Amino acid sequence: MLTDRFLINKRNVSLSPGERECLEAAISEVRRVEPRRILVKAGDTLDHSTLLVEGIMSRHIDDKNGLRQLVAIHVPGDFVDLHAYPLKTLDHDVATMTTTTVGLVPHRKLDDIIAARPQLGRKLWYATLLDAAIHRGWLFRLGRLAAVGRVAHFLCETNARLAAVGLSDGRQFPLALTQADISEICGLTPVHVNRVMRQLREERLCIFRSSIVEVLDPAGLAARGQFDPSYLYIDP
Amino acid sequence: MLTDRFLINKRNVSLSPGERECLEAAISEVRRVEPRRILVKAGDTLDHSTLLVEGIMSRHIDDKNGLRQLVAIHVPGDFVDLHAYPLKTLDHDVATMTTTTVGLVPHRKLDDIIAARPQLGRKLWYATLLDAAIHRGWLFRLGRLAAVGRVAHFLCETNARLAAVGLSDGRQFPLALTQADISEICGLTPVHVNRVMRQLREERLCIFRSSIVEVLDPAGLAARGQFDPSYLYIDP
DNA sequence: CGAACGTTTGAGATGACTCAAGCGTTGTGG
DNA sequence: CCACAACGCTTGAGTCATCTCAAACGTTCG
Repeated sequence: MLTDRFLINKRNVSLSPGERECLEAAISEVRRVEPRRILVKAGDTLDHSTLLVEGIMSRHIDDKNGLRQLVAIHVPGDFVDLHAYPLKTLDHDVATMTTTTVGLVPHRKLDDIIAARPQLGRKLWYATLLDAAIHRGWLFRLGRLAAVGRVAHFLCETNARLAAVGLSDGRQFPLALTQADISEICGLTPVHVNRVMRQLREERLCIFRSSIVEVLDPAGLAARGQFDPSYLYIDP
Repeated sequence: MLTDRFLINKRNVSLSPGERECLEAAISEVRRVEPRRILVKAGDTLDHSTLLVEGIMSRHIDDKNGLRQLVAIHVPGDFVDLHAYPLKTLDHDVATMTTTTVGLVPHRKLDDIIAARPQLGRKLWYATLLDAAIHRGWLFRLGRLAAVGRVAHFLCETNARLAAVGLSDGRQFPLALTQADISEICGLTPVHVNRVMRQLREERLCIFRSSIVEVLDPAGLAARGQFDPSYLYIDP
């Protein structure tokens, strides 16, 4: 099912089969999207939200020179812009990074869900708060860590998130991002990300090559990035 | 009333007098708190949330050396840790920066509100999403701006937020923070914040002295910090 | 008056940036 | 099938922003 990965392995919540069924039924359309497409521009008024089924998506804010700061990346199972449901309009763009499959959920159907199943409504609220918790993880990364730490922290986070939805074995996972993408995530220049990657390689912590991340030393990488996964609220 | 400033002047929402009354009644206790007290430690399980009535509060994450990254500051009217209601446990600490007055709202009473008034429940959800939007503003600040821009951006944001709750006239406002506090917000060293403040002063943009921020050139300061207030969702 | 705290300034070190060029791989059209 | 264009990765050299360490100064409070 398209919603199989939504809120899977998350602490304090699980969807009942009926709830998952109900959410599945709320998907009005499934769409295949090319890489590097902007799906939502900041300020757009939305009448639907996007469930990511396959691929990687991002959310970003442009600076005055058109350079981007990514504020989130999304993995399968994430309800990418569920916050658009209460907010109506977004403060950032939403884009695909790879080829993706998305499910569109009209806000009208979310109204019905919330009215009929307040418990499920609570879980949707919870999902948007997990998103905010990840924002805080990113704030820590940008505010307190130097370049190598930032990249290490990001790779640990992504490993943990993908593992939670069954897309990493904890040691190795596909990640179709460029070094330039990582620079927009970590607030660095692409050139410097390259040097950081070399350093992680030379320290035998992690190798990122041809869209594969290979974590040689999980504990060492986590230490390098001061990574503590509790903010991800993944089930123990 | 204690809740007078909650969700005031926010886009797309306003509380009816009945709803405000209802929220007011949910406050089980009002407490005066000293400056620099930690109210919640990361990992604590909470059975209540905190409405900030007066003063400034913060939320932060510690690094391995005990240095802090602030992930939020809060002004009167903010429901500081409302996200603890669905999340149950937090990924960061919550503390006072100045002497504050807070109202405590037991989660049990929020259960009642949500059952009895789903509309008000929706607005509480909305409030937590405004919080996440501010996180994104901070991510942009830390990821894309250099030191002077970061501080300018922060001062613009704080001016706008305080103005929205009637605590700034847009030109001047009290802000009882130290330069060290601002360094923990902007991901800089205290020494460098000092130099940045001097620069903002010398450029005739803004003066921060004895806990008063005086914005000499609002447009110039906003330009310096690439500040676009739309992420604050303040009513036009 | 002295202690505590926050602010200010200086000098030197360093991490990250900029600019520039070269390299490797992939895909495409002649 | 080869040439080459496009793209992403890599490396070098020099610059600049920010950090570190250190000390002095001002204010507040006991």
